Amino acid sequence: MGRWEPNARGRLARAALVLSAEKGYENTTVAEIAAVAGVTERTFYRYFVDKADALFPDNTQLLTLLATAVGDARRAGDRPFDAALAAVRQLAGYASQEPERPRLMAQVIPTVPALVGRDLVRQRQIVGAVSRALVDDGVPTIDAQLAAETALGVWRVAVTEWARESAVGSLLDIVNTTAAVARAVAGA
Amino acid sequence: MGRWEPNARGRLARAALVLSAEKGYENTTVAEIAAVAGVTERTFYRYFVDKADALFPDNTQLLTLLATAVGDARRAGDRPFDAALAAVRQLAGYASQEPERPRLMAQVIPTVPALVGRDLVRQRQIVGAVSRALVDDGVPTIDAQLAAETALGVWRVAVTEWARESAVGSLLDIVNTTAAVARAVAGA
DNA sequence: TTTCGGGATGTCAGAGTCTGACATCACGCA
DNA sequence: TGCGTGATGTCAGACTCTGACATCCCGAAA
Repeated sequence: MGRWEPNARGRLARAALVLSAEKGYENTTVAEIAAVAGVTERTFYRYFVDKADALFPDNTQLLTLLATAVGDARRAGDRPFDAALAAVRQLAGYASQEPERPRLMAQVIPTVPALVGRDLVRQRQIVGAVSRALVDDGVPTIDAQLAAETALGVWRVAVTEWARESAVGSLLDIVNTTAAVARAVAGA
Repeated sequence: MGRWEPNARGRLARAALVLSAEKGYENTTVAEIAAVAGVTERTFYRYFVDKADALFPDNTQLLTLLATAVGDARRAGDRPFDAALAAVRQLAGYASQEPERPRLMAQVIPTVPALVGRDLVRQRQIVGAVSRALVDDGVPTIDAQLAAETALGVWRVAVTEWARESAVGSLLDIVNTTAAVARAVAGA
């Protein structure tokens, strides 16, 4: 720690998200974000490569978490799709640690094409990690990819539903409900 | 037409692609693109909302073309996945009209994260159009989405292969080969 | 206790992206 | 001949992002 307030990165990320939700991503300048966080615009760019980066925090830790969840589920006897859903539940738990974030994200992202693209890239990383974990466990590649892709579809639908103000229940509940629906539909 | 050379938009798009392939997207300035096209930087922004937009031409015509291809295939008795593949072949024919474009695109896009995201958005539009066309033809939603998603996967693999200099044969041939492989793998 | 290196931040300058406002020019129609 | 219109040019400016250099304080070493 230095002589400054610690966790500048966290304050910047939080300020970026709150301001973007309040007045729109494109109406929020990096200078404002930095000011709210109590640092300089230049310092912002020492923590994030660009403005959008502040909204999409580092993923690597989450990705290994998901891979572990898949491995555990497989060892417990889950079939591929169930194991992929275990990863999605892990995702829900992860998101619930800080419930405001995903809700605000779901509110901000659709309004800015560039953020939509960035989110798609991030989702592909997740699909890739889950799929790879399944393959590492002996699941055929195609099955693994389909399982991961479908599970991520469940996640997308669940988060969308959960982000609606009218939605009731925890994110985990909604994920479970959505997964059940997906299973029923796919089973037909 | 005015007193200027016609088709400023086309010249701008071409210049953007050629320059980006030559010296990299990020090393190419809008001012350069405009200069090569013989117009002003300001005029560039009258045709494209941003720099990346010049590399991703308007889609709507293509999307209806694909939907039509799906409908025709369905009327000819094709099953959903085959109909989706018909759309991909249409895509191949479309791309072959100007063979240099997709090749250069495949060379430029991976080098710039923002372009990757943009390309994913565009692919989702295609998946959506194909999927919707199938649904309109009575295919259950899940089946339609899976068919469209898988067919687009074939397209991605095929274009990647085709973009490699060592690749031989027409794009359409490669698509057919790739589709056969996908079918064999998925059939196991 | 003093000194000094280093990590985090600030300051400054500048290139590049994108936008708004207004001027200009030639073509076609009245 | 004159005028309206659409495409383009010109100009100014806000914002994003980066490189170079200065500054400051903490902690280790003398």
